[in-house]
Amino acid sequence: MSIREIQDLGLTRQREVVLRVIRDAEEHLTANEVFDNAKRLLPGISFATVYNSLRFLKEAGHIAEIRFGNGASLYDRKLARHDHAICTKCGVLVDIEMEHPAELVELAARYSNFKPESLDFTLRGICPDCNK
Amino acid sequence: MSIREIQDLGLTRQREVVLRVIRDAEEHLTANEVFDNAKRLLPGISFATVYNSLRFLKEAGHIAEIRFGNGASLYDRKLARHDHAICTKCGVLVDIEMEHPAELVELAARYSNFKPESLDFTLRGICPDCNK
DNA sequence: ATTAGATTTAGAATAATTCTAATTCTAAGA
DNA sequence: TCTTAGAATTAGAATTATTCTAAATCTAAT
Repeated sequence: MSIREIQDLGLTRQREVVLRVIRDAEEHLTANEVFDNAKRLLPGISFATVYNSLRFLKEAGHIAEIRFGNGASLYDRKLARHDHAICTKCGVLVDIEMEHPAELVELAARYSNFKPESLDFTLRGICPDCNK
Repeated sequence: MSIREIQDLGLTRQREVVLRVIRDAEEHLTANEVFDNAKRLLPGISFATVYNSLRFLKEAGHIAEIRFGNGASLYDRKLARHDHAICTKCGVLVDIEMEHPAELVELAARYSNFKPESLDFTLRGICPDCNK
């Protein structure tokens, strides 16, 4: 994940920085956190530009937006399609990387009559830490 | 779904009204829409009370909150656990009522190490209307 | 009737996100 | 290289969604 790799996407400097911040983050970030981190790399960047860039990168498929019950959207580098688990006790959000059972999308499409594009799920439960 | 049935839950008048509005709605409603409809049934009700009631009813398990990429939360009568499909073209949100493949929760729990409580998914795709 | 606790109310406050208008950048053509 | 049109950025205001606050009201149990 070199700078070069990001630059080759033909992004503006601001969008590069936003993408970099998200890719370098250990956790999922809010727009506000992205802004704070981006400002360190590119002090002049504005809040509106962060939002614009997040929208742009989302539409271009480089990142994903996730939303839950409370508060702000979280942004997720999008290395590959994946699902999420959220702890009902402490609220931590983690990624799940697994294949879906073969018939899942097919079933969902059949029941809804939608032409399916993607499917993602959220598991709610107790995280390993809270479960001790 | 008589008034009686709702009253027996031991709710305040305001909470009854909020629950009734959500149960009577054809579609998923935003808090704002719930407020508008509730005001017709109980003119003095305040916005804060609608939010308080939504939170209360959600915690009591009578309704569910759903959030997607843009804008406000939607509220969902909770007749039974169910999933959602959202149209990537027109944005319409519909319910999917189906059983999950048996191994889905189990797999997700195994991969995340969570103690599972519930799982719900969102199918993204093109709705029948947009697909014509 | 009294009272404690929960609920509601109105409106202010906060938080999240988008909009606006002016400015700057960029890439393509003259 | 100069010009220019369109896109992107900026600062800050505006909007939208939600929560908070403090006072008033209701409720159920003494």
